[in-house]
Amino acid sequence: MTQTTDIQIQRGEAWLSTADVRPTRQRVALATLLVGDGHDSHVTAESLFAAVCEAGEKVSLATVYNTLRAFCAAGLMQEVTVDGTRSYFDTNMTEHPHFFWEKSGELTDAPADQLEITRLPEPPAGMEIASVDVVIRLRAKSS
Amino acid sequence: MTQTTDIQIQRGEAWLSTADVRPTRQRVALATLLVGDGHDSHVTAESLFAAVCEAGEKVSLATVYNTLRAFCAAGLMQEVTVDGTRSYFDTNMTEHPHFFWEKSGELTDAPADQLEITRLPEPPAGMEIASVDVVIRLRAKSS
DNA sequence: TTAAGTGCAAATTATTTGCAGTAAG
DNA sequence: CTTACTGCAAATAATTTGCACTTAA
Repeated sequence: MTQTTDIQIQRGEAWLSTADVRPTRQRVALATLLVGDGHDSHVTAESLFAAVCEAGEKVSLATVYNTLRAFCAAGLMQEVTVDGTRSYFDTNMTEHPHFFWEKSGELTDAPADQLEITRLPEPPAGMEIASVDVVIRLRAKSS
Repeated sequence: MTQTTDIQIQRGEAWLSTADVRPTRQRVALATLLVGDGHDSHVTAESLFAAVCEAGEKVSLATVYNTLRAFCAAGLMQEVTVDGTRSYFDTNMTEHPHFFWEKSGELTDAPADQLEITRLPEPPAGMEIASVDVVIRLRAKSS
């Protein structure tokens, strides 16, 4: 069921080619998992490592870490900080809010058009705003 | 110059007494540093450890970690996630935005009344919003 | 007294790095 | 060919924990 199709691999390769990263076997494998379905994805090094193993590709965990960092440096992904214990990486490069599912530790996109910030604190003198991170923490409804 | 006054210690003890935590010598020392000046503070385990050492009090780093966790559990502080590499703790328990100074790694409060969120994404079915974290990342103005 | 708190050093967890081997351009 | 990439195992960094000792109530 987790069979990788040619189209998915093509998507992965196309994505890599938009940046200046050498398309090695392991990078194509990871890229395919990340953007092969045409959607943005949110992964941790561990989750991506598990996925690539399950897909039958042989990539070491260290390479997953190094590759995620390389993709970020190349502007293909961004790191999202939500949980101090692990790093999350997102293929969606636009500034947008996230849902963080506290129970499962999952991270997903929240619809950016449903967030409306009409006023933002003035940055202190000499400083400018690099980015505004919005994380909406979710829990199971109690009522 | 970093002389601790009686009033600061009293503030620390008063703060501890509002929660169900036993006021040991090391906890009073840490509490005094955290709320002694009457302002909210933002610390990491390391920064608080450095401060308590400088104040001449003898507290182990492990105890600083354990104490910060205890204060959070007691509802005296909250943990703020901004930088994957370390944990920040804030004595301000209200929901409010933060400035994160990327260069120095410092965390400060941003005026809550200057943030206006008029619309928030709907939580997915069965979920409710536990909290909304807003982190404004700052960098030195380039222009 | 007595359960909770503390200090140390060892254990964990997430991540990075050194280096010898492999592969892309 | 040549330089970048990869894998492995060892190194780090932040944090936690086990356990004997101390202390607040």
